[in-house]
Amino acid sequence: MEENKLRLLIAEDDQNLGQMLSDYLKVKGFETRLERDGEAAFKAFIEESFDLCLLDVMMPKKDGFALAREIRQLKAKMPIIFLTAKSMEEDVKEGFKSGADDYITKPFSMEVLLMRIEAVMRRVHNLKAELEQKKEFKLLDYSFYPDKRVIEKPGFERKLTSKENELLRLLCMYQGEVVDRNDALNMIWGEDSYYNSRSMDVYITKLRKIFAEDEKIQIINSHGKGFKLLVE
Amino acid sequence: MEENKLRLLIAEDDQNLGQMLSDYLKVKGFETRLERDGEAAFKAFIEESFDLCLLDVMMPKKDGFALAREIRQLKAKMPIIFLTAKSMEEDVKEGFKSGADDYITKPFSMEVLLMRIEAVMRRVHNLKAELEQKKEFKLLDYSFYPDKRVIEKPGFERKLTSKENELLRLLCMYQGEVVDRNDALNMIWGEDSYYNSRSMDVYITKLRKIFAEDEKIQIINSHGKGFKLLVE
DNA sequence: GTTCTCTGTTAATTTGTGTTAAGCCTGACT
DNA sequence: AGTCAGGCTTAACACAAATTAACAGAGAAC
Repeated sequence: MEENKLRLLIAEDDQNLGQMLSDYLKVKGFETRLERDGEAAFKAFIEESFDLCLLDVMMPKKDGFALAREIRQLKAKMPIIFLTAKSMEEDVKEGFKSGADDYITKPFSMEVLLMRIEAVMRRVHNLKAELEQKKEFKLLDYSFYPDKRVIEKPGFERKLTSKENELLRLLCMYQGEVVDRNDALNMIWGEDSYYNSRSMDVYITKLRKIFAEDEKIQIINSHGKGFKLLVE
Repeated sequence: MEENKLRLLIAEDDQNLGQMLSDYLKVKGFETRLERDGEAAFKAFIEESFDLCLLDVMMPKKDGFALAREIRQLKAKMPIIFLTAKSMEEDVKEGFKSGADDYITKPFSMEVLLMRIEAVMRRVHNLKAELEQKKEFKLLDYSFYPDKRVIEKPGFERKLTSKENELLRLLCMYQGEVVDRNDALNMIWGEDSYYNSRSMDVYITKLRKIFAEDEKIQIINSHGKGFKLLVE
């Protein structure tokens, strides 16, 4: 947990390949956890926290696609790369539907894999950076300008207090996915305590009131996890 | 806090390297605070005030880039140097996008690091010095001449009192970012007390009146933090 | 179901700002 | 010295933002 390394979850049922992958990636400076089937991998995912998943498509108990969907349910933007033995078109399509960031067909060279991993991590970084710099978020007919701390739509304008502003910005950045309560607290309030948490709830209520007219814009609670901004 | 020493925030998860860095830099006359992961470092950043940050790129919980972005959100010009294990081109690019002032690839010698730190601090000083010497600030059609203590635009001229002048100069120097209340008080009033603070509020009101016609020029309060001059 | 924890909401409280006007210096002028 | 004006501070009051309290419900866990 406190190493210098990115943590990879590897789900691969071929013992040889799996071990090889794991060893190679360890040498290359990653921390790895290797599981031999979909269920074990999912369990591992819940237990630990990972930065990227390498999932074999064909696995016992739970195939890579199903696993990916379950993982994405928990963490919508978790970077995932599929390893697929068949180089079939259909697999690839299905893979991207389950939310692959990339896929790689066996056999592959370790160097290629490494490059893909790095590319995915880079892409994730860039996405985040872009969102944070965004000057305007559009939510249906609303336009939200985080820098100006204003949200408006035709015939309506509302200035936001700084907490309202930061919270809405965060929700917009991760529109459609759950923003973790603790993450939000740490980012906006600087720490995560009981009282902060209640304070945040109060601000959620305030934001909800802003969008009260529009049934299509909702801030949904995910019990025990956080909140998600849902549009449409 | 009371020394004339520069305060460094070091975020490095490798305990050995981190301690070594911290010790070395202390000997060299810096005040340091060492944190082992991105979240802890961010918390430290909120708690204390630093002159420069040394951030490892690969860290648990929050990587250096993400941390840098969050730090820059709070203090847009905070000097940041990345420590990166991989000497990858892409990382460097990404780093500069997150707003690196410099980066340094491991392994590095302490002497090199020291030189980089000094270079960055010099650069920052120069920037600041330049801003402080600036003879004219342009705010849309207004021209503000701090030395003459005058602000004017076609068909309008207003002399400024020295407090008005210094406060506006400060806001202009950090246009678009929040100028910390305490910093402003210390710089202009020489100390930071309750009454000074109220006095400053009075001057903020005066400045706002000057720009009252122009909706595009605003002095925005950031609750509990300070004020920011926003143009456009 | 019962219990416990987590959330939604409103209201009360505390803390921070905005603004006006009155007071107090200080230096300029007589 | 007297007084005047400008610049700054202090007081006072109104209002806003953020936190905390209080209570009602929801959801999960047992």
